[in-house]
Amino acid sequence: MRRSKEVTAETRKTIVATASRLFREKGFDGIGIADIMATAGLTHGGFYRHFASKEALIAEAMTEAFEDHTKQLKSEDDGDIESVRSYVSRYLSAAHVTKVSQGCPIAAVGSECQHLGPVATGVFFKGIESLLKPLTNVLRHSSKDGRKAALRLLSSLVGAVVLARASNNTKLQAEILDAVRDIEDVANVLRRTRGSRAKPKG
Amino acid sequence: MRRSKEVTAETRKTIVATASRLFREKGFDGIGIADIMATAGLTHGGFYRHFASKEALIAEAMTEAFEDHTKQLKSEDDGDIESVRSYVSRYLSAAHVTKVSQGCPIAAVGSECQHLGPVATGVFFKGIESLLKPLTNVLRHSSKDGRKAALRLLSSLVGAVVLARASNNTKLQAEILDAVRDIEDVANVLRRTRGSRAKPKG
DNA sequence: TGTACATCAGTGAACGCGCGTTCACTGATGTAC
DNA sequence: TGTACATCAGTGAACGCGCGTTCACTGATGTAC
Repeated sequence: MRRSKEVTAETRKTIVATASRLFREKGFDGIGIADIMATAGLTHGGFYRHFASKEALIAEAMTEAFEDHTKQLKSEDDGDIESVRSYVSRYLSAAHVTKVSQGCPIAAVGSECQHLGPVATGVFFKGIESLLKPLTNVLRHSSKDGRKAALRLLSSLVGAVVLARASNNTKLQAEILDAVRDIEDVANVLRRTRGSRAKPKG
Repeated sequence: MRRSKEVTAETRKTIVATASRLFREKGFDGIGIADIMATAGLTHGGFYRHFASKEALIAEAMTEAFEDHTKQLKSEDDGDIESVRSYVSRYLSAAHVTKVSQGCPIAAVGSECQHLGPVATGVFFKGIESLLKPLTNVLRHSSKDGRKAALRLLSSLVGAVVLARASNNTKLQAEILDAVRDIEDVANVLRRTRGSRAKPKG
């Protein structure tokens, strides 16, 4: 039967949050509407009261995934290198490699998003920029080109986790994470302690 | 009707080669047996004379993809840094970002291979090690830990291309490739010219 | 404020298509003698 | 070497299941008066 506006809005949020996790964990083709709705405690028939299509849900779910993920970077006070340090440290953790459903959306479904339509693709572009922005803000203190440093850092992080997950071997996973912590841009960030400012480069 | 052993073997190779390209381009769930067979100039019914299942084809196709890709690294004389330099240069090219079907299998389907069975997953582990081996061989001349340097390099490369493809924006793609060429490990390789030896690190 | 009616969130059955897989069939290949 | 028969690569139809999507229905919510 009909639900109040508040309940309806809550239901919608639940669907998006559930999809956000399941899409990352199983891939866009690896999970169906019925399963997502069931996990959210609903039946599949009601899905189209909330979303126009599966692709529309993908776009919203990935938007939320990026928001949640970027939040990890902004929650601490802005421009503080400590927020980046703890972000990088968590990104390169064994837990992040294991818990795909709560991790970085790029590492989780990055290679699948090429097969999506233009709306969902745009979400990834915006999501990447939203990650780069706070990274750039912080790294501009320690690098002459903060944006470039942010791009370098993000590439190393994404590559490490994609490789670690693809390798599917605990020993190699640990080796990869370990090695990437030594990349100059990464190490530069990880070396900083709370409240410290990076020295200008060069 | 029945075909000669030679023709049969040739057909099988064609199927694997076609699948190797199409899986990278469209993803494992984005292309079907019938489409692969049709692209190979066959009808789908004959597929199971060659392979036990789609997953079996995935395993073989990815094995071939890794072999082809690794070949780029070994073709020049072994242990020569120039082979690594040209490999890295091509890896970080706009062409590689565009031509997914002929590119690195990790960057192409890396985030999808988590959803495969153990056989296909093993192919990725072996494939990664097969890439690391020649990289390590070369980098051990310029780094105190060649394997670690190889892991760092590969992570940066994979991350750059995954990010560039996910961004789906020509300008950002170029920015990413540009930035990653500046990562110390990458730049170290790219700086070398033909026949030169890297100086030991530290 | 109360009443009558329209709206619509959620249910569960059903539709239709695509895809992995199977099968009967064909006729050339391969083999046993 | 030649002949008879078994094998099997490839074809095209068909099966069956899953999944995205639609729909009739229910009954509480929201709204018009």
